[in-house]
Amino acid sequence: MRHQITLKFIDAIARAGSIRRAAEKMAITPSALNRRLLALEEEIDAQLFERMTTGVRLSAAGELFLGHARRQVADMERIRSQIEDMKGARRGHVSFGFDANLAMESFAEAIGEYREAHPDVTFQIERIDRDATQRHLTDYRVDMACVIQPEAYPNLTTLAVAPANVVAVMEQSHELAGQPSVSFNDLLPHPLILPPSGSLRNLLEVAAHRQDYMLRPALECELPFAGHVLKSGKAIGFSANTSMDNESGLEGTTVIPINQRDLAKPNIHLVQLRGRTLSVAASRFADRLVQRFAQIAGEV
Amino acid sequence: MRHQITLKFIDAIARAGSIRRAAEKMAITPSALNRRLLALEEEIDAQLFERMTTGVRLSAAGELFLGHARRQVADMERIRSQIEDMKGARRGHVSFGFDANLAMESFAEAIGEYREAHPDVTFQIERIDRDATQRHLTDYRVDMACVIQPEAYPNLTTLAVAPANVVAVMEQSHELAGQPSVSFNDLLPHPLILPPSGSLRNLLEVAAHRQDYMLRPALECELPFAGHVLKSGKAIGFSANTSMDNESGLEGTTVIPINQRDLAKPNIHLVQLRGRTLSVAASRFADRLVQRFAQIAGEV
DNA sequence: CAGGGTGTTGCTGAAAACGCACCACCTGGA
DNA sequence: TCCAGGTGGTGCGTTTTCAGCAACACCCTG
Repeated sequence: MRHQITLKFIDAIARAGSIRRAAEKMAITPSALNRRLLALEEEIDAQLFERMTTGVRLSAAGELFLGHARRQVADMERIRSQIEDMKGARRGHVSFGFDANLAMESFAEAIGEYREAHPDVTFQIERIDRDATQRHLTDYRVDMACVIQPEAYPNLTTLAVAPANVVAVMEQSHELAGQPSVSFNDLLPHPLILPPSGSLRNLLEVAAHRQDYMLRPALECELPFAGHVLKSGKAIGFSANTSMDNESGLEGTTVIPINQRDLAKPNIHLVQLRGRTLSVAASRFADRLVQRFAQIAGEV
Repeated sequence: MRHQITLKFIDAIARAGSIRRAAEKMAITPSALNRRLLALEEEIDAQLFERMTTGVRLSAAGELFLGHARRQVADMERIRSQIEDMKGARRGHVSFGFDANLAMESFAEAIGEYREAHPDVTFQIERIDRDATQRHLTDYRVDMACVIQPEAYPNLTTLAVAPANVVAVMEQSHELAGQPSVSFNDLLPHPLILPPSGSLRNLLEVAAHRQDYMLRPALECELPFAGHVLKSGKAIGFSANTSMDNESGLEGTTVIPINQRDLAKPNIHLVQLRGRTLSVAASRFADRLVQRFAQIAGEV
């Protein structure tokens, strides 16, 4: 949208923390961007950013204005979507946050299904950790997010909940591979790839603690980034899957369910910003996901 | 605000119902305004106004966009106000809708009091009839409104309620003038100035019906517009006052309370758009009014 | 004491917006 | 029937705004 380009520029500056970096991202000259900012600040009669030698930082007034800017951009996006929808063209865009420790096979299937019905709807998926969830939602960076046991924030709301299983992920030639299921105890002697602090990590820590075992991760990172280590060594990673997922998403690896009595079953939440009215495409896709969540919950 | 001038232009076109009239109001050439509109329509890829030979009319897409535009302008206003407030400068603007059949002496006093404390806050008062209340609030034309017994709309919310009295207004030389109070029956033989359909009218109609009397207005209009008739003839008008008001607001006229048992006491409501966050100035002024309402209600 | 990072500013040319005059069209009334 | 007054739309010359370039002053880091 041309008529609110300034708002997007401000948003970019705030995200980049520097006029020059924001200018590069927005394909514009730093001087031009700077002048827009100065003009806006004069118009509002308040400094939106503190100037520091290393870049800029939002001032209190800037925080307020940035909130306004993001609301307006999101609202415009929604209006556009509604108008497109009214014209019969089922176009639109859905941006989604997805827990990095959650297998997305079933989710990808849902997207595929939806895109088959509405080919002109585009998707954007960001793999996020639990802490980023709240930030990205309140920043209007993603429309909604799928996370494991999110913390309860007052400005977020849960649309649907489904139970998940924690599974062990390992190389196909691993000595444990091929077993129908393993106990959590069996896994402990192997080198472990643990997710950073978050819901899944908590679950594993609690289970280990119950066995009086101190977890010593060989590698600490989200599973998708651990591909090399997983495949080269004898390491074991962990992932949360819905009952419909059977794969880890990593080539050459296999997935084995962990005995349920050892590990509590986490819940997966579909969350969005409370009170936000989503675009037509996003809200319809959300409806589908809610159905799917209910279906998963029903199977258990 | 320069950066959302286009939105204000669109709003002006919608209100004026014609590009030329809107252009005049906005101090711009019709051609320039027309071009802005065309450019915006192309950007959105939808026609916002239907072109008719007598002017323009909002299309469905235009309704959507206009809502967005008004929200955005109002939100910007609020942000500005908050920033001003943060800087310690107690500036701001309050736009108020006020029932045309309601005496505003006490209200004007409240404004004066507030402006004494915050001289840089400006006020704008629109006298509105009951039907316009909902429209003006949802259009973001006024921040809040003071009306007699408003209809309950789902998107409006009442901040405070206070009881009022219905009084008779007449020329100072009128034969009834000087009496401490009159009964509704005593008024009926005189030529009556009745407000258009609305809460006050309803009240009078009901009272008349109870006496098996059919009201025949000599003049039907809001009291402030009936000045000439009121002063020249023997006519009697009606107004609703809070217990703190003693005047009609019209020079050379006097106010006489009507016996309470004849006429139900109407309530005055302070209403605003549900869910809307007002500017700092407006919300502080609203707080004061709520106090004042409570005070009035307490006295009775 | 360089070197690379930051925000800022004169200057210039291009692009966008504007105002004017004019067109085509419809409506209402003499 | 025709004309006056209203509407939205458009070509064109002018004005204003804006972007890009280059350079400056500043600060931190190595």
